[in-house]
Amino acid sequence: MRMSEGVEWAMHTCLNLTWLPTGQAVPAAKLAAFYRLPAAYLNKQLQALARAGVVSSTPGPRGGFQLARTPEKITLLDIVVAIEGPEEAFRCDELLKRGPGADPKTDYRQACLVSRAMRRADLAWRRELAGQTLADLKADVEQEYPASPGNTVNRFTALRA
Amino acid sequence: MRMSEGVEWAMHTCLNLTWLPTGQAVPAAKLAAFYRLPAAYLNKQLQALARAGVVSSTPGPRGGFQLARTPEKITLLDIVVAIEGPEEAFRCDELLKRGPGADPKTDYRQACLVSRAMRRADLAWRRELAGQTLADLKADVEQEYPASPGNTVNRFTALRA
DNA sequence: GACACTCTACTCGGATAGTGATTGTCCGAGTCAGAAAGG
DNA sequence: CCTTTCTGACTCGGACAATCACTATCCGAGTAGAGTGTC
Repeated sequence: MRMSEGVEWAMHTCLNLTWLPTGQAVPAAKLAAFYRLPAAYLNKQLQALARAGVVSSTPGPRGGFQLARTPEKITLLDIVVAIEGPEEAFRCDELLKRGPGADPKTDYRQACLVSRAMRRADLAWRRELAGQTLADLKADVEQEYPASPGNTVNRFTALRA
Repeated sequence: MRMSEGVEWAMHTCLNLTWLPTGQAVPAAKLAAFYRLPAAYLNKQLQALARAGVVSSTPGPRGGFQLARTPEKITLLDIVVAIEGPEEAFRCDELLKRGPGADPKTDYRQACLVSRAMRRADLAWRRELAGQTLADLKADVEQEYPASPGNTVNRFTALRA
């Protein structure tokens, strides 16, 4: 049950975007160069974020990606779901359908208590992720590492040269 | 981030074991036949459960698997960890090590606030799973589906023929 | 009749292929910016 | 000098391989029990 590494990339990239001036698109190549990541593959993750409505993309010169909403309205769950997809971690193949006394009409995803217990855990996980916005994360970083935002912006302007 | 289907198999198999007489080993072939699963592959999952100390295995005739402890002392987290491994879902590759101003001596798994936020969610998930024991699940099933335990035992004795 | 030995059948256990998702890369469609030409 | 057109480079977007984990299977090591021969 390993999460895609794209989630980590997307998290840090979205966080970086919160510090860059709004209304200005940043191309995937520069976002990738920041962490020396393969640009084409990061682009793929950014596409997923764009499809999910987390970032907006503009093609052409001076184009790139930017946050589609204010950081207050982007939760960590939004980012994870954009990359990993909406389906829950536990996969219920309705094993009970193959057991004795199975009713083909029953939806065992709802009836099976194992499935329900796993879903409870899944919801707890999602609740925790949905409770933190990108703005919260940004504020935490600014408090704990005050130099970080400045360094980030400087590095990006340097890449702009 | 799809969980292995072995988790579902392990959950239902362990639950079935709670209803069968204690002190009596059940071979993997019978546990598999209950849900018409591939016996060799379920055996693999049971091996993982045995390595984790959730079930105990005895070879030879009249051998098989049985719960290693009472259901009260087996949490759902124990089963999930046995199959999926102990590492957390979010994979922190310490991206910040590749960013500007990175300190090679810093453990970014602890310092990175993204990593910490994801770990919080992971812990919430684990807490929920650790809060439910196999005995709880068994009791819930017996209350909601009183016929289920009897059906299970009957089916197993039928397979014994 | 009891005991010891052998032999067989049964079980787990790890080593071994097959398959699908994830990872990584590439090139084409579309678009904006800037230069150049004309008024 | 301003406007319009054209060109060109830049960007995303989806289509195309490579790699890895998961899925599935098989056969060998070990064991308990039944059967047989002996005392």
